Amino acid sequence: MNNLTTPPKSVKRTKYNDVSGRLTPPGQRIKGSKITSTKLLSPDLSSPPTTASSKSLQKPQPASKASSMSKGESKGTVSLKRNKKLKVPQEVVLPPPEQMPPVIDDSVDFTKKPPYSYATLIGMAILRAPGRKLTLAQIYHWISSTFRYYKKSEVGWQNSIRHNLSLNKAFIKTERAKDGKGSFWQIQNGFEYMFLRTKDGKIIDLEVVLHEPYQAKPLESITDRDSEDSESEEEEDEEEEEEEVDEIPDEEKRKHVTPTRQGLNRIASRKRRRSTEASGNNNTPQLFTPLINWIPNTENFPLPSANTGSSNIITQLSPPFQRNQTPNQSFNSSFSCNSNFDLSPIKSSVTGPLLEPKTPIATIRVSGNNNNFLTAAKQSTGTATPKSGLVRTPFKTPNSANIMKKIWNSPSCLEDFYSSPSNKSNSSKSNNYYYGIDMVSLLKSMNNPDEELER
DNA sequence: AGCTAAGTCAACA
DNA sequence: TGTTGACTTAGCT
Ligand SMILES: [Mg+2]
Repeated sequence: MNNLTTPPKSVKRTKYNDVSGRLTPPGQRIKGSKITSTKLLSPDLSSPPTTASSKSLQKPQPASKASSMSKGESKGTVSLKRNKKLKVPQEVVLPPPEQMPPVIDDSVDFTKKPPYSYATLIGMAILRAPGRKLTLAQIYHWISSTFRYYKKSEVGWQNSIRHNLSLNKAFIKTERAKDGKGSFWQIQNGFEYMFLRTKDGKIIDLEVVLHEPYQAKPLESITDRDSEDSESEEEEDEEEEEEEVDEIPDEEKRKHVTPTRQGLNRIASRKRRRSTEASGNNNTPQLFTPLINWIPNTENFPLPSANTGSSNIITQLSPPFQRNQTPNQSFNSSFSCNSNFDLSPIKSSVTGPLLEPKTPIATIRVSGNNNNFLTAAKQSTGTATPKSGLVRTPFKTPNSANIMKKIWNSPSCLEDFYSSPSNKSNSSKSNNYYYGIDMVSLLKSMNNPDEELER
């Protein structure tokens, strides 16, 4: 009789048996995630219609429960099959919400949908919220204020968000919000990891991310292995399948996380070589990484409230801003690279007082034959006009106990426009502009967070 | 060809 | 604001 009374729903449930709602963005697959598990998540999680039952959701139940559930149809087989797909809670150590890695809307084209699934968007928002809980309206707000693509005025994606909150068992309603309007949404304990994603949809290892001083991308490209660059290695770096980068043991990687001038210069050389090969002529200039003079400045760069011990990185995301739109700004060099070394302290010694790039830029010496500087030295000065559009840029501070505190900027959003300011007597150009960004006003606005950044 | 994650539209409470 | 279903799409095996 159980067979007969098994509601159609219980059959359909099999298609919702994945608690995660699979957060992989379209077109992306998770590969090599270490977090996959073959354990069963109780089918109790699968779609109880009431809040009460979803509250009972806790840890995965033994598989035996599952078979009782699917008793009607194909018994053991079904539950086994489910076993394979279900994701299981993982204990992850999360930093406090405000120290989560920043989520950056760095797409050039903001009519293009960001590469995150709705579930991931919701999860990212909640993980960064005080108390790790948000109301629906707050979720809308986070998403629309983080990604230019999502407009408050459009209802389609908001419908999808609601749909997702309901459907995805990792999102649970908790207490009623004060403001009357709905409840807080939280992430079911143990499922936070599902929402720690890179843009590629890969699950992030927070341990690594939070300790990546520069969030510099080309880890593999700038290790010292590179120095013996044979020509054969040519094709396997950068945008290739990174299936092969593996060989560097984790320890090793960590060690090389901080880009060295050498490493970066090697990248520059490679780019030059390629450019030369591509263009046929060999007048491509050699570029060098910048050496920046650092001076203390606590006025423009107050330290975030000292936050003990661990060597996490505090990240502030700048408000959305536009690059200086002055057409035809002069530049001394043009160098596009995936790494974020521009304003980073390149120097190998990282100790010192609170440091920052000598405000701003005026003293960055550019040009000349001195290899210590980003000298597009041999390259003629040119002009360029920054692209329009809002961007944000992260400002990161190592939260370490020692005095190596610095603030630097990793302007990954600037990859489409790299130019250094001319230090020529081109008086019409302001020194404040670095890579098309008015650093002074940007930083000021960060320190005066009074202005609302709605959209 | 079937399966699954994910997105869209929409009824309805 | 929240739940649910029908339907679609894309990638994988
Ligand atoms: Mg839910």
